[in-house]
Amino acid sequence: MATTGSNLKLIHVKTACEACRVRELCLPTSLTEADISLVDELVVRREPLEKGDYLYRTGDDFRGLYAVQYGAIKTYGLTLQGREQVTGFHLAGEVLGLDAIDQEVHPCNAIALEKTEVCQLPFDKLEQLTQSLPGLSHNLSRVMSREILREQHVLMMLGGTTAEQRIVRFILNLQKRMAQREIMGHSFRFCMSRQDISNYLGLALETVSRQFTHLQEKQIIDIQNRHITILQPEALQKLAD
Amino acid sequence: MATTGSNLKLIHVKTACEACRVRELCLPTSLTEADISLVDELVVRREPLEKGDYLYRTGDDFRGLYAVQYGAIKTYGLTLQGREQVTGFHLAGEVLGLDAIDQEVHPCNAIALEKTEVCQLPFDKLEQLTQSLPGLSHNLSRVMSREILREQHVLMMLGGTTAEQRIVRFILNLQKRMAQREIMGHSFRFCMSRQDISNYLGLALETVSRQFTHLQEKQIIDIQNRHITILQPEALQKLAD
DNA sequence: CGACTGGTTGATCTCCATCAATCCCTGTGG
DNA sequence: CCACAGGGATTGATGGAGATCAACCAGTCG
Repeated sequence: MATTGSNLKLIHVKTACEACRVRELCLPTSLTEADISLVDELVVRREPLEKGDYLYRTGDDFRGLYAVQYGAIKTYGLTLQGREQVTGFHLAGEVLGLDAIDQEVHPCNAIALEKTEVCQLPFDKLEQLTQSLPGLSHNLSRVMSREILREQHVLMMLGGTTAEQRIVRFILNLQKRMAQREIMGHSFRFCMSRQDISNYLGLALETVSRQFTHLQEKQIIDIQNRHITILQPEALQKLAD
Repeated sequence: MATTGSNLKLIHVKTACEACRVRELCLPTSLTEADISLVDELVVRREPLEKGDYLYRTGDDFRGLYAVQYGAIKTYGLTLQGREQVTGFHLAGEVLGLDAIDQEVHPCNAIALEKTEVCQLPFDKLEQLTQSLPGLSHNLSRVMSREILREQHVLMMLGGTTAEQRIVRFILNLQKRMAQREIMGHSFRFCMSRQDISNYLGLALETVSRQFTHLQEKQIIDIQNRHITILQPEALQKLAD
């Protein structure tokens, strides 16, 4: 078990919102300490999910939103004929389950790509709390708005027709999101398989692999298994469109 | 239930929410009459947009949400190099502008595809009102959730690799949305050009045209200009995946 | 150690983008 | 009313990007 990163001083006590590393990306952004503790009270924390564990499945009753503390979750739906379609990758600080509010049923599957811990936010209680905390209400709207925007960016990413563009944009997108979390800028680890990437981007998995090696040959990136280092950020940016 | 024949008289005075034909798809779903009139008070109604008029442009300040009363709006963004990417088509009863809540700036352009009338819902006032109307607050969440779900379906639509699948899913998607509005089931009019469709689906416009004629030759649909009739719904459904 | 999953590389074929010509609606003005 | 212009849509011919099939390699785990 590659215990590579030595900077993870694991916190074994249950993390309160107040002490959460990704708080600023999550729901309780810019609330007072008192208000945060109100949110904190309704949060349900569970045992970490192991790789391959499902957070929820298509058709499950909607119990609440989930905020990723650390780890990564993949969401995917099934087409009528049973083909899998990956709809998103959710990293630390991102909220998922927003797509279930309307119908009160989860429309997709959510599975952990690695060891992952999430906070469950029971939605009915959350809504009650928004009645007394306008700031929270606004934050909820913002989180949902951000999710809508995120999906639009995915559309933009898929729009550019060539495989290279898609791959490059995907790398850049992921890099940006990783950078918001860890300090390290141009080197990170993929939490998803080539399979998942290819499915997400609408490409064959071989194409994904080839594009990676292509970029590697051009000395723009360096890839070892799932670890990527961006050697020439500007060059990569230029390829994006 | 469905609107009865006696309700069909056109209302030429500015339409109040209460009398709006697409109310059930919009924000004031399942509110009491009294509550609806509160929402109604904050709605700003304007002159109709003509085809080609912009509702807002990228970078415009976020003033509020917009609900389409009738007509159709196309939203699109620009990539870094200036390529247009269509991100959505918004029909009567659909709310747009949700993507601007977080940053308080519109991230895309919204242009009318035909004569279109919208209600403007100033967001700050709307948020104030949600504090006293929990039902409205919930509806807002639901509308946003629905939008997230809608975009996921687009991803699913684009996922299937072949051009035929994309076209077919697009037709079915549009048909479903039209059916929610008008009674007529399998015959409707496209509000967008082939250009727009191709851009949206990530295909060449010639491919779109060819696929349409293909389906026409197979007697599955009938297309005259922008008017389409689905002759064999089951066959079409089967092609979707 | 073999079995297995995930990833890379190679060869071939097909679908679709691209370029180009033509057609057809729509509206405008003589 | 017709002619004409111009954008939108169709159709045809061609080349190439990427899907597919298949073999091979590298970690990982029981």
